[in-house]
Amino acid sequence: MKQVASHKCSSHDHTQPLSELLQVTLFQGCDPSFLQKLEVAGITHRFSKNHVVFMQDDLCEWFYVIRSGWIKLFRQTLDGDEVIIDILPAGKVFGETDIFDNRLYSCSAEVVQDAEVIAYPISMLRNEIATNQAFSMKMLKHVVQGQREKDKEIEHRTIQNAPQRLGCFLLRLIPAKKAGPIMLHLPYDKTLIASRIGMQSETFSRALARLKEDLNLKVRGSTIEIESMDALITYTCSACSNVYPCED
Amino acid sequence: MKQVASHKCSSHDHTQPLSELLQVTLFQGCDPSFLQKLEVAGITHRFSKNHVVFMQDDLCEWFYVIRSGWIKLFRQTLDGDEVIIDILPAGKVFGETDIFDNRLYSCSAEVVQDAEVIAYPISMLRNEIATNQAFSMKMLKHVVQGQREKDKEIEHRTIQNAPQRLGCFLLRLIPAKKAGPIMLHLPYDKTLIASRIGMQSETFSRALARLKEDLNLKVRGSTIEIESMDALITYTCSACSNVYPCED
DNA sequence: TTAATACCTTGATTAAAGTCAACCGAATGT
DNA sequence: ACATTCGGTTGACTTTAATCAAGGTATTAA
Repeated sequence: MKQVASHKCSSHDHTQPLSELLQVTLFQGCDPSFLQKLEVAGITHRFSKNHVVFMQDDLCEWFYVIRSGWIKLFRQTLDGDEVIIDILPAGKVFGETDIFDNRLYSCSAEVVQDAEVIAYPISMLRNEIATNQAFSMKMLKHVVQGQREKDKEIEHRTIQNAPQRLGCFLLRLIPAKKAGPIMLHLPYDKTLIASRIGMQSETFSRALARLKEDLNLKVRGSTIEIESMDALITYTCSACSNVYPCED
Repeated sequence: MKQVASHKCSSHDHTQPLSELLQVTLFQGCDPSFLQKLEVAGITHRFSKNHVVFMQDDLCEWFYVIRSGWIKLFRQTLDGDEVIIDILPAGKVFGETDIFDNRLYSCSAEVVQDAEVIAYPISMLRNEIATNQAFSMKMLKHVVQGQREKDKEIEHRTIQNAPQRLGCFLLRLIPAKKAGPIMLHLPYDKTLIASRIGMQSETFSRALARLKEDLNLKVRGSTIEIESMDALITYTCSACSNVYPCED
């Protein structure tokens, strides 16, 4: 059994967020007056780690854009375990797809790395979808895109083994293909990465050790140096139906 | 390595399909003139097992409604294995979400049980989405629904073991909760069911044997008798975040 | 009818990941 | 400074499912 702790949250202010909305693909090229309205209504929150933004089955009144930090979306099983739906970085939206059904959030959202998020009224999103043809289309595309990601996720979990899934995770931390050695920093706890990619933390530990061995990875705490990206790509992506870089 | 065989297909005629469209949730309550137009343009195909309806990366010109039979959606990995995206029964649509990007199908579709499918021009769907606010909303809801299914799928694969996944599959073959013993028929090959629920066929076989043992299931070929649905529900759904019946 | 094939099952073995337990080190609190 | 907690690692062991191999059964083809 695990309890969901509602943690300290800090100042929520009305300082205008310099159109963080434009960081989000969904809102790029939108009707300026719509964005304007959203921005005015947007409320910035600073939440520290472990804060619960909303709970599954709460009434969905806001959707959120992540300005910084990381947000975990998850569901709880009957016996109190949790299943991770996704862990989202800055620039992603969440809570935006719960506009149907009973307008209840379909999962819970929790801060896993101190975050700044902007809350916008979901009613405005719903309204824009219902009245603006072009935006409705954008939203549809956005959701379809999300579907594809889920398909990919299912594939990864069925055909990749633990070290490959970890390698794949690392690759997705790197924005573009680079030549030569790369330094990167794990964005949140290893334990959490483990469950994000569907394995126990012990297995994660051993998978990382395996990559160290096989690919000459250097690890110091949460800092990782990748000697050859090509080697890593070959190692992880060979059995997959997607070609690197698999997120477009 | 596995080859995708393009098999015999039979007569495609223009006999009107008695609005099979209304069998599909997406089209229920739609503008009658839109449905009318679709129906006129719809082409019924009868395909036998193994026929490939379309291939991943083909230009997406049609979407399909399944009148009878079963259709497998899958992607191929670089080394020729296949990953199953979904296996769809009568009453489901497929190919309807590939209206974006390069308008290419994101996966291949193959008949796994002799099927009758109706093909409709995707352009008409795209057009309706682009011009009919209400339908666009329906489509969005449809896709969001699909997302939720994927989330469920990921959850099942991570928290359920082989016998539980099989039990869950069986439960989903039964439309509603019934009291007393139930007879059901596996809709397609066991080997295929195995890969649909993410396991090898040997594991499937043993999982079924396990259910026979633990739940007093009776199996004769592809006919299965479930003694107690409640027992099966308890067996499979206890670790899950969804409550039975999990598809709404 | 017999042969061939596809599909399924079973047993033996191996590989992979989960579990349990001990321990380490860094950060935190008293 | 100390104890405590948390996150992470490692080792030993167990469980689960994959793999390999042999048969079995039923359908189809010759």
